[in-house]
Amino acid sequence: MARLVMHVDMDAFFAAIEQRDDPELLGKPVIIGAQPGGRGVVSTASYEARVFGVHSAMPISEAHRLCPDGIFLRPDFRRYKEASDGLMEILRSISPVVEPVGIDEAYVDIGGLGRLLGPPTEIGAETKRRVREQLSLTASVGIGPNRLIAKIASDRQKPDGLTVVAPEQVVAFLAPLPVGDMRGVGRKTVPILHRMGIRNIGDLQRRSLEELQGSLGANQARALHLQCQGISSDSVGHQQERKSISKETTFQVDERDFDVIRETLLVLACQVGRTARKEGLAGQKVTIKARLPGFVTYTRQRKLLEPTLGDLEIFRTGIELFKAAPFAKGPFRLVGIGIGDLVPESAAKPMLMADASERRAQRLYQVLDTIRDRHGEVISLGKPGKKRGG
DNA sequence: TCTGGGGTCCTTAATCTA
DNA sequence: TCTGTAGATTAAGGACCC
Repeated sequence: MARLVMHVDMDAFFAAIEQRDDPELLGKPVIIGAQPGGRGVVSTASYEARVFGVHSAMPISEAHRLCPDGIFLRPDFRRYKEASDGLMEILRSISPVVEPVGIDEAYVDIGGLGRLLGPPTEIGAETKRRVREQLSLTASVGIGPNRLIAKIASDRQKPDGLTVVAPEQVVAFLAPLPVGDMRGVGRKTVPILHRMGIRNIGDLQRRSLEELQGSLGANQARALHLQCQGISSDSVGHQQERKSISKETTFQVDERDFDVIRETLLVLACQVGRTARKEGLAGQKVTIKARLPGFVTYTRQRKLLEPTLGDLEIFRTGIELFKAAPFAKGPFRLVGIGIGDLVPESAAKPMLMADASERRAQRLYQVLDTIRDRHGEVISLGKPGKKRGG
């Protein structure tokens, strides 16, 4: 049976939810992300804001300059997650094989659903109809013979689009698109391809693998060579298994005080540990991250003798890595900590799991208040239903 | 000039071991 | 014991994605 994949991508997801839930925002430029004046970037911009040139990942200061009358909101992930759950439920009502990618998009295997739901165009239209009726949101849908084509197709007509690409149309469909539309071709690779005279995917289709290998790594050359012909063997699976858990935070002002760094790292380590315990995972590797003024970023990692999900173990390893690094003196723009090489928590020593005691939690909230006193709202432990200061 | 947070995957270098 | 080598593993950084 021919493979048929649908990619569903919500339009300006965070901004659309804000506009849906507050009619005052309808038709206005809504920008989700950091607050103007602080450090941060745009997470999502409504289509009204995009008219001003505002887009995702743009520094918030620039967004404010381009769109001074925009409505700047902090993201509310709890509500976005609710809408996301609703979306996945709709998709699972259409096909049992749904692979979520992030919060606002998913691949759906619709091969073999023809008899039940009609041709691809009708399946796509039905999906969009259910999203609109049940969530009051719009989605853009792409359908093709594999994930690669479905993904590029969903991006062709945004917002609220539906693009279906038949197998025999794939090469011609890709040819006029800019090379930057391909997966794995970003800020660094585009100029390399441009220097080779390759501007659209059609240019790439006419080059040999050997030519590409001259300017790119062997793996990337091979991947692009297949991709430009629309060849992709990856099938729609279920949710990918998590490979790492990390937490990081950017200071509003570069931080020199190592006590603050240590305290921040402790809070972040506890957040990592809590996520690990919630998901029943333990890490065999601890990684720290430091970003210094000038945006230079360093990481250091250490393989542990035993997997851990204990806050203290993660923190202790992290602080040792920090102290041993040549950048230990700071100042720091960002610090982060995480665990990797994840294994089921049953593989961790039980004694390490006792870290999250109530006494430790009390101590943590004290630490957090100290940090808040000195730096304002740096990070939140997300303590539900209780005023801070406890 | 400014550039968040949370991820994955790839490349390369260093280190260990046979 | 010394040297060279090849392969595996670990560590660090970079590119990319949402």
